[in-house]
Amino acid sequence: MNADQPSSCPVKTLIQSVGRHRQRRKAERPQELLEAALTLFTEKGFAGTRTEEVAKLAGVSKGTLYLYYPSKEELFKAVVRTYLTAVIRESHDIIGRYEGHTGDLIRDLALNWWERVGSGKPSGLLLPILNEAHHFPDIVQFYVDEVVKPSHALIIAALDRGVTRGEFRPVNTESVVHALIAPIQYLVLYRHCESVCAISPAPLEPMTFLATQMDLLLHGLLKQPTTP
Amino acid sequence: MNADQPSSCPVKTLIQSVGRHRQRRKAERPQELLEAALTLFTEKGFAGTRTEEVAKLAGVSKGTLYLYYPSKEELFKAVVRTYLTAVIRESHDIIGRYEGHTGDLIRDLALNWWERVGSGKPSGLLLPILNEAHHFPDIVQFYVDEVVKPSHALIIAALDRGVTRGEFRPVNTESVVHALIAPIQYLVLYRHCESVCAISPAPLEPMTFLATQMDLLLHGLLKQPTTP
Amino acid sequence: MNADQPSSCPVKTLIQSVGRHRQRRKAERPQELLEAALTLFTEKGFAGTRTEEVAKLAGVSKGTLYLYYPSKEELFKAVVRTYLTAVIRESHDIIGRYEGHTGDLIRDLALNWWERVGSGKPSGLLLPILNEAHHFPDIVQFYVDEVVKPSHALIIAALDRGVTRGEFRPVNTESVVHALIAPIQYLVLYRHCESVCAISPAPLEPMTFLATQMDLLLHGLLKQPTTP
Amino acid sequence: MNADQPSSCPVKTLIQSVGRHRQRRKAERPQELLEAALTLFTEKGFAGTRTEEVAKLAGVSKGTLYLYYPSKEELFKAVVRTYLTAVIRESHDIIGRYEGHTGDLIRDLALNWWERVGSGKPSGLLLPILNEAHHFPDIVQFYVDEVVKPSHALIIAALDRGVTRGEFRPVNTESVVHALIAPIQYLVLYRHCESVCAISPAPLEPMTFLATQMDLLLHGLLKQPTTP
DNA sequence: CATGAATGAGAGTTCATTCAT
DNA sequence: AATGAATGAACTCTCATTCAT
Repeated sequence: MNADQPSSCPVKTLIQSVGRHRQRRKAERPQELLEAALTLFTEKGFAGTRTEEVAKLAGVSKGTLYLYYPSKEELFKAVVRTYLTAVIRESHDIIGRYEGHTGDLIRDLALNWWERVGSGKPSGLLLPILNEAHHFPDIVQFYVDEVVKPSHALIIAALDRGVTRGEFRPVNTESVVHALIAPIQYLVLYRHCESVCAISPAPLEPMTFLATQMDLLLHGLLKQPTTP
Repeated sequence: MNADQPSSCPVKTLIQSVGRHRQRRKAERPQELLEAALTLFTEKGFAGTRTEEVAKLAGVSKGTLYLYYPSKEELFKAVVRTYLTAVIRESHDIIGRYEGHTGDLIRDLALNWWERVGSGKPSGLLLPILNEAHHFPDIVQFYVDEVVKPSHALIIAALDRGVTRGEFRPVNTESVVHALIAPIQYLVLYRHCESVCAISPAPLEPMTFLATQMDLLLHGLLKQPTTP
Repeated sequence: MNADQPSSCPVKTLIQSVGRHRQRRKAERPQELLEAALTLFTEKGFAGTRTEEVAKLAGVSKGTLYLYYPSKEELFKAVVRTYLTAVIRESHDIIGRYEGHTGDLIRDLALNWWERVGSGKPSGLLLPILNEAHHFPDIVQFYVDEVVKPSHALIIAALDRGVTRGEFRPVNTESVVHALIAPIQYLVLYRHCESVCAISPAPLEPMTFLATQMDLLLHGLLKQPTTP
Repeated sequence: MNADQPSSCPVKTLIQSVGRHRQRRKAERPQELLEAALTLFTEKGFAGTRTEEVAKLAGVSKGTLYLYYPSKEELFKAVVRTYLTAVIRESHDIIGRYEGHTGDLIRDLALNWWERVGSGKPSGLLLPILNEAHHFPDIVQFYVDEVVKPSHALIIAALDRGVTRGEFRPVNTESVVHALIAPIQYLVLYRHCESVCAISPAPLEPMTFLATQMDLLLHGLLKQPTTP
């Protein structure tokens, strides 16, 4: 109702305010729309998000959204592809030459992943993907192919390194993978829920939790558990 | 509420049994509706479930559903309350006097919980609850109060027992609680997703996974790790 | 905001007025809807007709229409099928045993067809079918199979009778068929347009036109043109 | 209007021709738009044609269309007016001095009209005009005044010539006019529909049909039908 | 003049909810 | 109590039209 920018010339202000909507910014629009969509999809799920809301949050009209994405479903897919692909890229960057103990490698991987990926918005897509999976078989496939499988492969590689170097007991890596993913997924969902309502009295501190988790799990993996 | 005393006259009994049957059905309506709703909500989520479907699955008409539950939201709440209460009751039953090592106690608790609770339908409510959290703040509160907190308390008690008895290293039990819950939650979601699409090439076997998980975690908790 | 019905008992009036809509008449609905749709489709074409208009004309709400027909397109198809099938049935009934001259038979067929079929509403579907044909390839197919082909067959049979009995010159019946249909189609379109706006100064009188037309055409077909 | 004089200086000519070309294009824009619109309106009807398509087919942008025509409806009107005027002009050109038998005159008129007018695109406007009549009362009026009435007058004149010269029986010319128009209209619609779907197994050959038709009708008009 | 990104009223369709039977 | 026909608000998507560039 009230324009809160101190302006000297009212007429000019009016013109500018008219000009504020109806800006031509073709290059930026897709990104802005994807960001708005990411925010709302993670907050409200797929079905719970109205296309008009997305448009509004991106600062455009309903119709503009459809100029860039032909349907709500395609918008969702674009969000998933865009942000989860970025996640994968980041994860791959993290792996590299690592000199030290594999236990430290895995803990660092986990903590790094949380800081740079898990704590961000895109990880919030997990919930809608799982919950509305039946609507989007191809999205699920994409998620499996692009997120789940690479993550598994990455972790298995790290575990194998530990076993090969004699640092870990020989374990069923297939199962241990899930063991390592579980706390991360737990954290993702936990955080997402926390944003809606403070769930636990003593709020879970992600990094501490993750460190503790990894220590516990890795302690169980060690060939020669450290004796004081 | 119940009137199932055997009658003396056969004919009258038949008539009554027909009448009773209708009465019985009437009395069972809410349960049948809740069961149908549970099935559909866990399969398709809240938004993805149509009230007509619920009614149909329960073998009644659309209007009848509204005779028992004033709205879809209330139906959902009733489902959550009913089945989570059952879950809690079951969970409490599992806990008992235990003579042996706390490590075994916890593993048994987890496996038992999975067999009697986690693998059942009601645990599938987790996803819709989290996903629609913003629509149902009171449901979330209920979930926290009735499921999360008691579970935490139970696990903490078990952990304390282990520390007190000198079986476990003194650890930050608050954090370890989450560590133990994580794989369980992971399993719940995994199973729910599996029904939509087989995610991993070698499908995860719940009991084995849980046992492995617990072993890993408990191994890390032990004061004197078992040496073969 | 203001209730403008002069009523003695406000409450009773309200109840009655509420009761007036919301009548349950499942059996009659489809017919009422089809009739409303027929009227509007012939008047405004397919694209020009709004589903809500159809519903309103049928005295029901928008949603009710979708209880009986899953989409606007299916409604249109149902209209075409229903009313054109009736047309065909009627046409077939007209043909029968005929004792007299084939020229008279054909004129009688045409006049009868006009009176009982052509002058009615359903013939007005021709325009939307032709005009929006590309939207409805199957409707066109249906129209061809169920209306065009049988009509052709019928007329050809009559012509053959005339040739066989030596009343007509041997002619290319394939082409004469179109000759006989042309004035009928002309009349259908003409009438449809007339209903919108009075097209010609001296309005065309259908029956006279048809009789004249048939006389002209049949005169050309006669083996021995009647000499006065 | 035309400025195609050869210039003396080659370079200057090139520059001018580029400039002229742009000017030419500018001057031709309305025509190009009308042509594109004609094509699409006849193919897809009024409602089925999108303004953007028209612009694209004319090789300009959406906005440019609105520079020349203030709305889709006005564009349609312009198309109808432009091309029907052309039709009328062509039709008038066809009429001339004719020495022979009026029967031949009329057949020649019809065949000529088909070849030079009827078989062209503009005749395809008939269907959309009739179908959208309620949207465009003034267009219908225009159509009646500029196409229907002159055509009638022309044909009546020809018929009167035949009657006056004693070649035709004295007939109700008013009605015969429609008789002669009917097969032509039939052909126009038939052709338009044929482009969507081949309606009859043995496709109608326009010129043959028209000749046969005219022969039939004229045969019926002759005072002394030709006897072999 | 020309462009094409942006707009938003409007149309088709769904579905939770109501209520006459 | 039970039914299911009827309702209409809400939502997705389209496209004629506008206007900043």
